[in-house]
Amino acid sequence: MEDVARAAGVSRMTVSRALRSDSPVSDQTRARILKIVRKLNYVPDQSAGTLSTRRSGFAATLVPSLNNLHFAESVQALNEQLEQIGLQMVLGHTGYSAEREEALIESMLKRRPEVIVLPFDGHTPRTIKLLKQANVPVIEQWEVPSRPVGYTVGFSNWQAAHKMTSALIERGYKNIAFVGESEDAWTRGAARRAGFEDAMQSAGLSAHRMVRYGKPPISIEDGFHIGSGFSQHFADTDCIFCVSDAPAFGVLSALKSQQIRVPDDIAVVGFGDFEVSRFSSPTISTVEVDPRGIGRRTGELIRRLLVDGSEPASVPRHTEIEVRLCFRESTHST
Amino acid sequence: MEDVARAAGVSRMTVSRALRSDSPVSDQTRARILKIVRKLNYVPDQSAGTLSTRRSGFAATLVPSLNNLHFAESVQALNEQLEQIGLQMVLGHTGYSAEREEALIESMLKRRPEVIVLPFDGHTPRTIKLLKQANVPVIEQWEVPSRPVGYTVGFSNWQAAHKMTSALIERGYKNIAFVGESEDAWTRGAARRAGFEDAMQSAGLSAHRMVRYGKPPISIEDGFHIGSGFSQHFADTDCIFCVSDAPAFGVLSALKSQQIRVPDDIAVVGFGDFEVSRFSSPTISTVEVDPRGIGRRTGELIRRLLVDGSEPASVPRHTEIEVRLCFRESTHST
DNA sequence: TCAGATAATGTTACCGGTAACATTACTACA
DNA sequence: TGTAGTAATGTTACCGGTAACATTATCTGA
Repeated sequence: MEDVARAAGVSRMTVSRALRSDSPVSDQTRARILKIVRKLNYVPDQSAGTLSTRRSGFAATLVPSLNNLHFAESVQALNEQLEQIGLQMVLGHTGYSAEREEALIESMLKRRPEVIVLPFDGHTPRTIKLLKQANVPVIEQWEVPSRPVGYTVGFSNWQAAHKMTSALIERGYKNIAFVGESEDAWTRGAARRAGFEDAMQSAGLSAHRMVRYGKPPISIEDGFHIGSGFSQHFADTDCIFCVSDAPAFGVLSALKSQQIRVPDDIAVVGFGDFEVSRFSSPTISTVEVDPRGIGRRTGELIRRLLVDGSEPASVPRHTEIEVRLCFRESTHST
Repeated sequence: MEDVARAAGVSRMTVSRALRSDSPVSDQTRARILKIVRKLNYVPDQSAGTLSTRRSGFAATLVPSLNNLHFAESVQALNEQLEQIGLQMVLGHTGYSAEREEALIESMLKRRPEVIVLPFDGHTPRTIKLLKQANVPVIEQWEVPSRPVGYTVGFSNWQAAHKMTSALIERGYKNIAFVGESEDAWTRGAARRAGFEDAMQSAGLSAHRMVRYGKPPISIEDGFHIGSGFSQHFADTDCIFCVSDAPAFGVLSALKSQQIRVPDDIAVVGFGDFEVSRFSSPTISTVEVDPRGIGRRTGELIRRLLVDGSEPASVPRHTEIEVRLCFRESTHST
């Protein structure tokens, strides 16, 4: 910057101002400086700026995993918003582990992020402490925690699964099985499972048809495995409600290869509305969520908090993302 | 940090040393300092450190998009490696646009990344200039550019498509159609298309059966659309080679809904080995790539360059990622 | 017992920007 | 013509760490 200043015959400060659109510099001087900047290929050092302004320009973003298109899409939608605001995304993968989440947050806090975005799958006590001390907006996504740290953008997985289960019961299914993950403590998958169980119980039905297999995230392959052995487990099952579309697709494939007809012999239902569910045969009934919507709404929330400078109190603590039940060919029409 | 130093009765420098594992501090002093650090919830400010050490701890990472599981998985695999090295990932989406790529790189360079990882889909001249001036290792992924900027990790899409096309010809297919994207200039999709055309021509076959539809990234839906109108386009086609598995799955669904049998009436081939291709019915023949491998190998390369301090000359400029032809039910067995 | 080596800690300056305030140049108007 | 007000630019200090060198304490062996 010194070099640029010298070449332009001005002080460093004027160069600094010329590079920031909000500062008062004569058009003529600015043009001259920018020309020299380009000629010298000068690239300002943001960490110096950060140190001085105390604005890092970072958004710390955590996801459980990117091998699920839903998370990937919400990350992308968020990143598109962040870019417009002038924030950069530092990304970390928790791998569905609360301990990794804690470690990631700790290392990200050294970057002094201006906002922290993370999924809610349960946090360690220390994570919660760190988040509170960070003194920046915290946005929990996907699930609505019973006791949120800051803002939330998402929906109740319990409620969504409850709603789907009730709808299935209404359609005449009674012996509904649930396919979930084996180690799902605190995860959204567990919330869905609880929603299923509660809905069954309040309808006076038994929720004992419960298959739990595979660590989060449960895959198509896990679903295939489960589907292959299903008739042995619960021969009288009339509907299989899967914790996500991935295993639903796997279950479906396995059933088809056993000549079990869907939905005539048994119905299959997923959760999440992955793209394959619309194109498998039969197409899969599911709970439709909007991952890009979650990313986008999170971005809009950040804009209100950081750019528009809205009173924190005037910004809604919770942004509800609508989910829709989506009945397709893998269930009977009524 | 001042506070910690005062509380521990030492100088700031000693606190700094205590927090860095490589420095000589007596165990006793370090233990005392760390205890105080925890008590005061002191979190060091990395931008100050960066300014002083000239090491940002950043890896600038670009992807075309995350709505393709392949990129998402390679990003995740890379991130896992980076974490071990102690680097943090700043992520940007080019959206398959060379202009956006340029803008992203420009803004990321302000962070003084220690390495730049990006896909090769063609760069603007200015991007190339910026990358060279950055004076840090540049790693281009996925495609092998004819004139790489720095290191490369990937494979030749031209070659892979050429190989698959030749294999299809060998299996007796003659009237092979190619399904690609409409605006694919400089992209990997274009390289695959060229590989197809060249293989057809060297076998003395015509490559005129060419459908180009949808902007990158082409989707299942685009494939469905193409498949729905296919018989009108090229009625005598015996095999449809799709630029990726997504449209292949869509094409397959569309053909099935028209009672066109695969592979008896027509064969369908994809590229990429997405998970659905293994579970669709019929399963889809494809070119198998290893996205996690690309991420992992990139991470290993970075480790050699930045951590092990290998002579840049001793590190291979190119890391070849093997691709495999994978024949499944959507093509005849021979 | 003491020079010389080594380990532990302290001091000073600097990394590269920007905030805050000071100064100068220029304009408008009584 | 003088003065107030504003726009443009300069000066100084500081953000919070660490590099580099200086100093002090501790240990070793002749």
